[in-house]
Amino acid sequence: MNNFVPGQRRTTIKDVAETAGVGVATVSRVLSGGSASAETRERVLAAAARLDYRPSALGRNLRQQRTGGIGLLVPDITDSFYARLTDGVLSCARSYGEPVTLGVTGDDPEREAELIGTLIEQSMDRVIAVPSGDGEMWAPALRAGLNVVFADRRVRADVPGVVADDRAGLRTALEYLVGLGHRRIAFLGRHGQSQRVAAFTETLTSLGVPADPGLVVHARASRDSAYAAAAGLLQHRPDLTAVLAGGNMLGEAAVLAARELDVRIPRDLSLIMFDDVPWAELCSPPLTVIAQPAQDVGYRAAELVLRQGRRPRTVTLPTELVVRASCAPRR
Amino acid sequence: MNNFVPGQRRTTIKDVAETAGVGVATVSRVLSGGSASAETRERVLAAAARLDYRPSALGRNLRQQRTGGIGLLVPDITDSFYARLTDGVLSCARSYGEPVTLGVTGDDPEREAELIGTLIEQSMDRVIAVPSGDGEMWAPALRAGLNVVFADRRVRADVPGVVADDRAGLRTALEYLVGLGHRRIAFLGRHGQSQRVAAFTETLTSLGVPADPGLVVHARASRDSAYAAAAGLLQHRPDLTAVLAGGNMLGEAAVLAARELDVRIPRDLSLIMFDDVPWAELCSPPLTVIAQPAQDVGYRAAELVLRQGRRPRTVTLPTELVVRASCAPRR
DNA sequence: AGGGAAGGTGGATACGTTTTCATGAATCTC
DNA sequence: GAGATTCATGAAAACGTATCCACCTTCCCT
Repeated sequence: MNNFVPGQRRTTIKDVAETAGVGVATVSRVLSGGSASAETRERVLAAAARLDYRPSALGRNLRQQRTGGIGLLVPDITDSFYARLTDGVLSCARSYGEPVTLGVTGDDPEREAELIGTLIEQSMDRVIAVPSGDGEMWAPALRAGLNVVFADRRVRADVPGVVADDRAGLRTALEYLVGLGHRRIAFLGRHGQSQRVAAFTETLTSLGVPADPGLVVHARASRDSAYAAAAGLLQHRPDLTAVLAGGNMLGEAAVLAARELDVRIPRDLSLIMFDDVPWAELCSPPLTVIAQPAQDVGYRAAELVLRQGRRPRTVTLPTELVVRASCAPRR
Repeated sequence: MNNFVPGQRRTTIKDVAETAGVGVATVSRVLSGGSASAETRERVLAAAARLDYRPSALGRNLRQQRTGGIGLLVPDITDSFYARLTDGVLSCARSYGEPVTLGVTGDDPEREAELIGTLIEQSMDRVIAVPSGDGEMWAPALRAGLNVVFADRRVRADVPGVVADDRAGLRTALEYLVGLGHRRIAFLGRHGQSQRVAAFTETLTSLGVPADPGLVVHARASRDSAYAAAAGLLQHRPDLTAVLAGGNMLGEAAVLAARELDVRIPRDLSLIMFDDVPWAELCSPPLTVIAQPAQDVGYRAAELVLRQGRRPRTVTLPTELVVRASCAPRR
């Protein structure tokens, strides 16, 4: 059975060639900016316009053995930070006319591996990822010639990355807290933030405050998990006087848990949150935060992955401590 | 010049066929679930596993004249509502193993058209869109055989859609406000929400409150635009006593503008916001909202577009009024 | 004027897959 | 037992493009 519908068939490069009275090779050359005589170029362009011709990405991709566009892997698109990062990637990709394929890993290495597989299957050759698993997981992808750029976190030294300067932000925040007299400061982090945790303990000791491993807690990339971690921390360690939340979901969870347990911010507990979000100002009390340039991280990562040329090892973007009203001197 | 690298070449169906000692057609059949003798099937599967073969989506797509996967067009991924919607789409798509290509329209019909063009170029045949332009814009896409499902808004009757039951939520909210004695109720909406606006005025008159066109204001899909609209409304119409914000960004803007202008919520102004977001509870005061099942909208839309079978015209999901503390009786 | 360089042009090929079609073997039917 | 039917199988075609290569024209230089 042949369900051919007259108007349905896609106009191909062959149609354009016929209409213009030239060979398909010439059409291809003209359209991809190759050399051609002025007269020929004009004829081809006219024909293409008249037939409303759009080259099929399918044919091109197969021929070139690669899919254009870029793959983007984030832990959770619902998290404002990653949403903004995604927005940055999209805005850069748009200026190159490249489509972006989005995948959500949920901070689960297994899902991440699965998604990488899908990308390879699609012959995507450019990927921006907020890695969840360890570096080893990316070995097959790199061997397959995948062009990878990490964002927000780095798990391999041989892959370029764009990150916010956590370390500096963290130091500013801790100096601020210690300056207010706090000593028992907890870190509420996500899995996969081992670097941030390390920076936390190091900085703390360098400020003369002994690190207490019991004050470092981790949550998975979900609201429930974040709340459980925050509530657990507050209940088991009533002695702590300040909390550093490693993300806006964690911060939200901390505020919620504190209210639930009738812990008053900032009177009983000082709180600083990684990542500035619009509602931090609306919150009661307004939250002091370490602002991160999420959008820029995404944009720069996209630039890095799209401009194949020279590849710097790593880009570090500045963070900023925004003081609002969620911290007070230790009582 | 031939930059052939031995280990680099992708293993193709041909390699598998050779290894298994069968023809490529047989391999293809086995892998896509066609009929084959048990012994052959086993040999092929073994060979495929041993070579770590993954069929190239490129070849398949070209052959089948369609790209798998689904395109998703949202106004703004930074908006929690659309982020959750996207999450729903992704979670459904994942269970089908289909990649999702994301585009951001910024509520700009021109950009929307551009993105549709990109999708057609990629031969994407399945699209979920929160439409920004008018229905006409989709005519070429539909003619090209694109399988479209609208989400959150509908602009064509001949395209299936998944929407939240704005009308009901709106009625409940307005009944609540009118019950509190409010008469001068403003609507702070986005462009592209003409239906919601219509429902607003209709419902209002049906409740015996005369509609005032001056109390309906629109903003674009950006934080700045939202703030400008909210501030403008509050300044020009000091007589209003309640505001219905048509999205969480608008709600945020309203709270901010009110603070700026020293308008107290809920004493001077009652506020109800479309779409429940985590921070609505953290806000001061906690915001009364019309909760929308954003994630479900996305999930159902994905189901609709992936299951080609029977296609219901429209799916309407329930909304819910969540009363918190941002509304008070009119003074 | 003749030889060579340079550049425009089109035919042919390859990319990896699915699907059609023909072939041959095996089983079933009367 | 002969014809009909089913079934597994592989060769070949097609999808739309970019690129290699050979050809042809034109122009320049000696």
